[in-house]
Amino acid sequence: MLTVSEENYLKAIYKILERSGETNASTKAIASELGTSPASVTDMLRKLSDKELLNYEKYYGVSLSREGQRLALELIRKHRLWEVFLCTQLRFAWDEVHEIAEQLEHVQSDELIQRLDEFLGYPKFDPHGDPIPNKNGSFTFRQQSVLSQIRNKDSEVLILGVRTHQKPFLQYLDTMSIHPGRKLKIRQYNSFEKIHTLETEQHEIIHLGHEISSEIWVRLA
Amino acid sequence: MLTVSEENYLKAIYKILERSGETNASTKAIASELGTSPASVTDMLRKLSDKELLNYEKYYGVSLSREGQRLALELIRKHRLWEVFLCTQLRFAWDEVHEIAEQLEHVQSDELIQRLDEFLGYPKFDPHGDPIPNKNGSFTFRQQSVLSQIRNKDSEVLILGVRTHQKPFLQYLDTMSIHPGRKLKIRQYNSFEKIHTLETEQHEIIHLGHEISSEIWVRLA
DNA sequence: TTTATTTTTTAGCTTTGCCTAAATTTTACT
DNA sequence: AGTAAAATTTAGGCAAAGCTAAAAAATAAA
Repeated sequence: MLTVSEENYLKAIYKILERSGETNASTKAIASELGTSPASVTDMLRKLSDKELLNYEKYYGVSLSREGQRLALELIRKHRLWEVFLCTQLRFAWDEVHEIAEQLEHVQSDELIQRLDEFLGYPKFDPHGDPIPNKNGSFTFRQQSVLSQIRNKDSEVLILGVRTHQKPFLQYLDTMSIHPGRKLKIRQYNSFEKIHTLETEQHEIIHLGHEISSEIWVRLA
Repeated sequence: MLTVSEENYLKAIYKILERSGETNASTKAIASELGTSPASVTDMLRKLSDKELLNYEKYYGVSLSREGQRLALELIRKHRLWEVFLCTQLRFAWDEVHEIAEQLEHVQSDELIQRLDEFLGYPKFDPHGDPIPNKNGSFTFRQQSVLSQIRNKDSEVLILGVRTHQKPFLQYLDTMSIHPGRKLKIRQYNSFEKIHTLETEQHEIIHLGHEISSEIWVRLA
């Protein structure tokens, strides 16, 4: 049985490796991800290495062992299932669920997660469009592009998710009712200013700068 | 913000005071309730006393302060609402929910509990028949008697809840489909053996010894 | 290839929440 | 009342998980 802290380290390492694509996560990156000191990280790496949850060689960072990876994926599964529950059942907005799911994911009960998954209808994606691993740790892949790269005038795109999960960003999208499931029509692209002009299904016109539009996952509808 | 451990102490003290009816809870009783040593309890009592959550006088036990009582009731509210969720939504049996609710009750989010309460339809009682405090800490009182004291032949009783929450006891009741909401007709009472003979709505005959029947809350139907 | 910078580790300390053993206080009994 | 028993507190320690400061190793720069 792992402590909450140990679980958070595994998740942090998984995230760093996933987003960087590298084989090893550095002490510094882990410290920054968790908001702790590098010295604390070294301590924990030794501990998790002793438990054979990760492969650690002094001064050269860590990778997850098979079991470590399994546990990390299980945590991500739990986190995302709880997010679905909070949004679809308790009607939370997608920018409000992360902190709560962060706590709920540490509740220990396989049966609970199994039943929650069933209750929710075995969802494949969470409210931010991220895939939910199934109980074996495998998840659905889908073709997706970032909105900023689609410039075909008059083409329609379906919003699948977002790459950034920060509250202010999500709240901003919310004010324009941009969230997974929405359709947008591309009206214009200003290549000098890098601004998209889009139209919603309700015929509202939206202008999105490159900073924003490059954080939105879509597929051609 | 309290730690999980601090919260468990407040809850334990509340429970002891409630069931004993005394004004103060002893160090020994708290230790036994939480499965820790009396020395550990003394440490924590000083700490919670410093935070003004309880009134502590050395060697004479503790009582909860107004704020301590409020927090204890909030925890009981959270615990019982989660139990309702687990039973009614995720279809857990009533003997399986305690351990999970024990973890869920420590998730920190007022909004979450408010919405869960609403989602569940503001239930007044949990799956064991215990009252759920509302958000102000007040709960519904209802007239109830223990089954063992009702001997009027041919009278009907409605099961309201149980006084004991131990798993084996609940599982035993389950095998006879005795749980809140069920109606029973009293067929006979053997005053020598102290055994009730009862009939269910499905015309099954059940024999209950005094040990069991005195742990079941009912009201005349 | 030295030297400087960055990263990582080690050493030593703090807090939380628990423990055992010993000392103290209260309570119960004769 | 005086003593034995029970309950409580104090003292001293331990493991988890964090910290800072100093030492060591790896990387980058001159």
